[in-house]
Amino acid sequence: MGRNKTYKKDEVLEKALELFWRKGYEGTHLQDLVTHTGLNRFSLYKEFGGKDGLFHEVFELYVGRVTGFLSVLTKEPQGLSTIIKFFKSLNVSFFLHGCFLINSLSEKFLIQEKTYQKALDWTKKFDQALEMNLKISRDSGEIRDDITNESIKNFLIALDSGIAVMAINHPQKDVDMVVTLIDVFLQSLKK
Amino acid sequence: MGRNKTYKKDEVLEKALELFWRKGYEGTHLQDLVTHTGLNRFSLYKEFGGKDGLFHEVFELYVGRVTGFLSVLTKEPQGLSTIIKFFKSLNVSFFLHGCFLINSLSEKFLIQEKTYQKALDWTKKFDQALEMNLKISRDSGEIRDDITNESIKNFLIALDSGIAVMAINHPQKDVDMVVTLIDVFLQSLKK
DNA sequence: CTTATTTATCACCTATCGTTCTGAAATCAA
DNA sequence: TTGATTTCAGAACGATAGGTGATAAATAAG
Repeated sequence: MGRNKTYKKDEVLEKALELFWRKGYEGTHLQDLVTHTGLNRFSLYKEFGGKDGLFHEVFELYVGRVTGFLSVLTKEPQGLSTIIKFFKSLNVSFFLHGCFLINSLSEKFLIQEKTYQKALDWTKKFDQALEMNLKISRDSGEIRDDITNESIKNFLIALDSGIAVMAINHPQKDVDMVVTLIDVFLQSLKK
Repeated sequence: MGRNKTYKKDEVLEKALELFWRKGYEGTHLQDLVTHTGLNRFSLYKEFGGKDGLFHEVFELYVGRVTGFLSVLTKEPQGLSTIIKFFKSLNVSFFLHGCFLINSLSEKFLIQEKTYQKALDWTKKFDQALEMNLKISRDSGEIRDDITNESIKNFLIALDSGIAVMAINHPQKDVDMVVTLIDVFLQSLKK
């Protein structure tokens, strides 16, 4: 009963993601959201509770997706070979406007605390996924003894962030080059 | 003649840099600037022509500093050994709030065009500084033939960006680990 | 001391922010 | 058709944004 909604929630979230991702939380104004999502102000507040609530759901959508990427690392962890598989799966389109998580770091005091926590959760998961695979290769005696798993992990985290930044204004070709050299690097870690 | 200024321009720029760097252009409000720099609104407009003018001078200050970092690469370029020297010179304090250049990418339509151009200029310089050193090692036959200079360059650019991001919420120790492995990586590039 | 000049203070301007409210339009049950 | 319910469209709200103005205070030359 009652009038029908003229918007589809998932379409609204998709469009809002594009805006928040590209222009940030404060940089995305309510009028932008109203104009581009087609959602009117009344419904925005009814459906999401406000700008911060919409941002939170948008953030969850994004985190869900990048968490999906991690399945490459967690589903059948086999060590270094799995790690290179993960980096090969990276596509610039995932980082059209950089990494939404990284971008939002500077606005952590503007967004809800639980939203920021989602970013930390993902970081933790990525961390553990890398550790898991490194442990496998380490235990099998594959990795040089003079290099610690922690340092390899940090190196790979830096590379992942770096690729996200690079993807903003570099073509896929450049990212592919980086991934190729990650392979070279991982090979050099072997005994 | 006339009343003395109660502020020192370099101190104002220093404080404004901290604000813009941490909270971004739009995220830094005039009131923040007035409160933290001690500069009153009148003088801010007289001295810098407005918020965007102040931002530009602040940006120039930062770019000048990070351009200084590049001297390690350009002063006595000796190839791979110089490149590792550059990365060893990186300190988390340079990236307290990430890389100001990277942070500002998402606000390129809010700041002056010439300001954004400064960021592109630095990128170009970094690019060339890396190329120069890689060429030296390449010409001396130091580097494996199956790996191009361009791919190494992209790899190092990704690492640099990644370290900048990492430095936001990681201790120097973690960055040091990454740099140590960059050494390992560069060694693996040799014939 | 007077006067010209520069800066400081702070009230004030318009525009826009996020948010709320109002009344019309649409939908469905009775 | 009526009435209850829900959404729509957009006006209106208070707060604050960036920017400007008028006036007082400080300085230095004459």
